[in-house]
Amino acid sequence: MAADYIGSLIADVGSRDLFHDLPMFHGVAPSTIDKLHDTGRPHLFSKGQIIYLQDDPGEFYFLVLSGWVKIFRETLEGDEAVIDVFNRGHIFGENSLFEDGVYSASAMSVDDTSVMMFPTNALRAALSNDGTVAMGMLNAMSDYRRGKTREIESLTLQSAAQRIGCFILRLLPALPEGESFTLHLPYDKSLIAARLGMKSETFSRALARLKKDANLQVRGASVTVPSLTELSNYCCSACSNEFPCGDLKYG
Amino acid sequence: MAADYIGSLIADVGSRDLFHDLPMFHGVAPSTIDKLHDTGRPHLFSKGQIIYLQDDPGEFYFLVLSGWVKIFRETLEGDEAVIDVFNRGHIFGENSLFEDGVYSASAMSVDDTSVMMFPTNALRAALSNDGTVAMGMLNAMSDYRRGKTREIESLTLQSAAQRIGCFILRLLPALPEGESFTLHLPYDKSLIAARLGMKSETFSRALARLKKDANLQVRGASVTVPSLTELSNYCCSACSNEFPCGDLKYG
DNA sequence: CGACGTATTGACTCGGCTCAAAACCTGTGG
DNA sequence: CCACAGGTTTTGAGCCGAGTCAATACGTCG
Repeated sequence: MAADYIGSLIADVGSRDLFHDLPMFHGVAPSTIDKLHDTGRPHLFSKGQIIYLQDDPGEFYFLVLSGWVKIFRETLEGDEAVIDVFNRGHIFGENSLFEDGVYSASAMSVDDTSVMMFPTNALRAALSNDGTVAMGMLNAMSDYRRGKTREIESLTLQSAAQRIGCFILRLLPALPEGESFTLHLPYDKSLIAARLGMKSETFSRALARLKKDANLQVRGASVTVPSLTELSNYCCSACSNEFPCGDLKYG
Repeated sequence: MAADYIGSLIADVGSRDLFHDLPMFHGVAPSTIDKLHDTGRPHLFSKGQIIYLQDDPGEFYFLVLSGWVKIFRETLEGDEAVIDVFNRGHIFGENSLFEDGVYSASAMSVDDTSVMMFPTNALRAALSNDGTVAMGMLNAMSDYRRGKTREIESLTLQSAAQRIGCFILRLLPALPEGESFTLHLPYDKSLIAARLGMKSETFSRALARLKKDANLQVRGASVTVPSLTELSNYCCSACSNEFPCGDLKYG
C-alpha cells in the first residue's frame, strides 16, 4: 500500500542508530543488535489508528521514529487509562514476550507516526542465545518498573498541580541555577492530562494554579519556568525523590 | 544476639522449599537454586523494625518465612506510599541489583517477622553465569510490572470501594458459582488502606458501602462474600481486566 | 471568513481527606 | 473476673480537590 511505500522511503531515517541506542541493548554486541534490526520493516500509522489491541497476540514490537503513540487500557464502561506515551527513540510492545505472548495494553498513534516493526520471535531467539540481551532487558525493565512505582506514589501523594509540575521538570534539561527556560509541551494538553491521571478541565485549572503558585508562565503550549527551584519546591515536597528526579523521563 | 539464635532455630522452616518455588526461579536448575539458598541465613525482625532504608546499598535480598513486611517510600512531608506488603513465600529487595545497587524503597516489618537474608552478590553472579536465572527474573519482573500497571489503572479509574472489592476478590480461591466464602483480612485495615492508596477512615466508610452495594458481610477482620458475581460486577466494571483478575495477587 | 477541534471557564456535585471524638479490641495487672 | 491502658477502627461534621456538564473562547487550517 502507498503508506508502506512512503514509509520505506522516509520512515527508517536513523532507525539503526536509534535501535542501537535503546537502553535494553546496552551491553549487547553491535553485531547482534544489527541482526535484530535487520528483521524490522518500516510502517506508517496515521493519526488515531489502532496499532494493536490489548490481548492481541504480540507478534511485533515497535520502535518509534516519528510521531506519538499512546499505550492505554480501556474499561467496560469506556473509560481509559493512559499507561505511556512514546515518541522517537522509544520501543513498545516488546514486553508481550513475557506476558503470555499477548499485549497487556492497547496502542494507538495519536499523530501521524512512523515506526519500525520487528517480529517478536527474533527477539525471543536472541534472548535465549545471548545473555547480554537478557541483562539489557532486565535493566531496562527495572528502570521502567521504578518509573511506574514513582507514578503510583505521585497518584496517591501529589495534587494535580504537583504532578504537572513534575512532568514539566522532567522535560527540562540540566540547568544552571537561576536560569529561566521555555519549553514546548510535547503533545496535546488533553493527552498529558490523561497521562497524569486527570481530566483535561482539571489539567487546565491546575496549570493556572501553577502560574500563581510557582510563577510559571504559560502561553498556549509553551511554558516558561523562571525559577527551577521554585517549581521543584512546589512539587517535590510531596514526593520521595529529591529533585533531579528526571533520570527516568515520563514518556 | 538472641534474636539471631532463635531465628536459626525456628526461622528457616521450609525455607528451601519456598525458595525453590519462587517464580523467579522457574526454569532454573535445582542445583543452582540450592547453591543460592545456601548463601542465606535466617534473621528475625520484631514488629516495626526497619529492615532497610531507601537508598541504602542493596547488600541483601530477603525471603519472608513468617510475618509481614511493608515496602514503602516516604516524602519530605512525612507522608508515605505503601508499595507492597509481603508475607511468607515472597522475596523483596532483589531488585536493588538493577537499581544502581541501592534499594529504591524502604522495608519495615509490620509484625514479628522471620526471613532468610541472602547476599545480593551471589545472585548477581548466578545471573551472569546462568541464562535461566536471567530468564526467570525477567518473567518475574514482567509479572510484577503488569501488576503495577494495573494498580495505576485502578488508582485513576476505580473508587475506593471498588479497589477494596478487587483486593478482596484476589484473596478468594477459585470458587464454584453461587458459593459463599468467608475470609480473614490478611493484615491491619489501616495497612490495607495505605496499600490501596487511601486513608483508613475512607477505607472504613468504603467497606461499609460495600456491605450495602455488594452484599458483603463484615465482622471485624472477617469478611463474607455471599455472591462472587455481585462483587465482581460492582468492582470490575471500572477495570480493564475481566473478572478472574487474580493471576497476580496483591501483596 | 467560517468550521472544527482543542482549551478554558463557570457552576455544581461528590468522593475522599482532615480533625476530633467515640467505640471497640486485646492484653495486662490487680 | 474486672478495670484499665493502648492501639485500632468507626463515626461525625466540615472542607477541599477533582469530576461533570455545559457554555464560551481560542487556534488553525481549509
